[in-house]
Amino acid sequence: MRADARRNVEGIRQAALDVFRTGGLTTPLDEVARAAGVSKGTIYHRFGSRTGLIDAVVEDLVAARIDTIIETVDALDGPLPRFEEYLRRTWLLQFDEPAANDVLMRVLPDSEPLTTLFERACHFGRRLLHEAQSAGVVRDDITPDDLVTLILERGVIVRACDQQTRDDYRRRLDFILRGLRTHR
Amino acid sequence: MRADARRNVEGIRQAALDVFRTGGLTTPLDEVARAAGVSKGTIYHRFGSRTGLIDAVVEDLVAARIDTIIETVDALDGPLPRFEEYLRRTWLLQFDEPAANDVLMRVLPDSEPLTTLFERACHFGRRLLHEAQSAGVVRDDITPDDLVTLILERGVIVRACDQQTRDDYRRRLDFILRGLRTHR
DNA sequence: TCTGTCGTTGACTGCATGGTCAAGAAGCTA
DNA sequence: TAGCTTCTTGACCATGCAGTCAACGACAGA
Repeated sequence: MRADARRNVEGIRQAALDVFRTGGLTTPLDEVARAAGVSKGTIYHRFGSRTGLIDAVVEDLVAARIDTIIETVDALDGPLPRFEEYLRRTWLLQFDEPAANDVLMRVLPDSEPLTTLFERACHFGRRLLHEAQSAGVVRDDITPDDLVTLILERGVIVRACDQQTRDDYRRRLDFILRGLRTHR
Repeated sequence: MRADARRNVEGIRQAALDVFRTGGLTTPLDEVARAAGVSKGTIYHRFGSRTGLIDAVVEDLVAARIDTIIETVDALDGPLPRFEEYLRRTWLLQFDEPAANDVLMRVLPDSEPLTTLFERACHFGRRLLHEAQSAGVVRDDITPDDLVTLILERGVIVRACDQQTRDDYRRRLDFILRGLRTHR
């Protein structure tokens, strides 16, 4: 690969990280191209497709955020705090990071890196749900699918309702969490 | 107004009722035109704009559904059942009727008929919330704005997640309702 | 420096939508 | 039925996006 081409590939990756970070994975590629100082054609030439570019950056873009949640929550004690903090942090991540939200919403169901990241988050969540239900602190009629739905729904909301403040958003999360607990 | 024009206006109204009923208020006007057997231009000529057409049919399309909820719920006893049944029925209406959902989501904030319908539903909801909070059966930290948000959010979800079954959707509504109650 | 291969460009197609308007069609009245 | 007025048409413009490709440009080895 020629020197200028290598330079461009790296530039595009960086630009994609920047642009996707703030705008999510569905940002038009023209914006990435502009940010990288190349033409859209170059991106397609180098990465094959929109999905190709996303596959090339999504790990760097999102993995750390998900891993941080898993590690932080896994350090907590008590099945209820663990379960609730997992959900709370995931939901806040969705609010804060459009790209992470896109991963959790399975915006590209056919992308393997996206699926891997999504599964990592979900798998951990399922474990916590099971833990919490076994301990009797979370309703028994909540299924693993319900958990995925709760996250997916939050993603849809975050995308569509961008006017609500983070504080209000956060406050309302507690209403949902309350509804998942068992009460006597 | 010429006879054929009058015929067309009525045909367009009927077609709009049909098409909007199943597809919501954001259905492309070409579809309404096709259903009415006229061209798109005729609709614009007769109703001025997309909004003009919607204003002309939305009352017939949605008012009855909202009124039914209000009447049915108002016949119930007990602040908690009243409040919860209001929300449950509103949420189910959003699932069942895309057009009603568009009204409740304020898809056209500048349309006066839409605003009127929306306000009718919300006003009643606020009353029930107040009732329920005064009776101590619903959390005090829920604001009227939260109520609107709960409905708006459900609307966003219904629009985006069209694959979930009605039964699952309904079952999950109860999780939310549980979270709004006071427990002990 | 020359030259051929690799790389980049940006105009182009395609698609879906909202909305407009000149020209032709149709109803109505005398 | 003639002719005027009203109506309708559908091609057209504009926007925003994905993705393509022929032609031009630049690197690097000889």
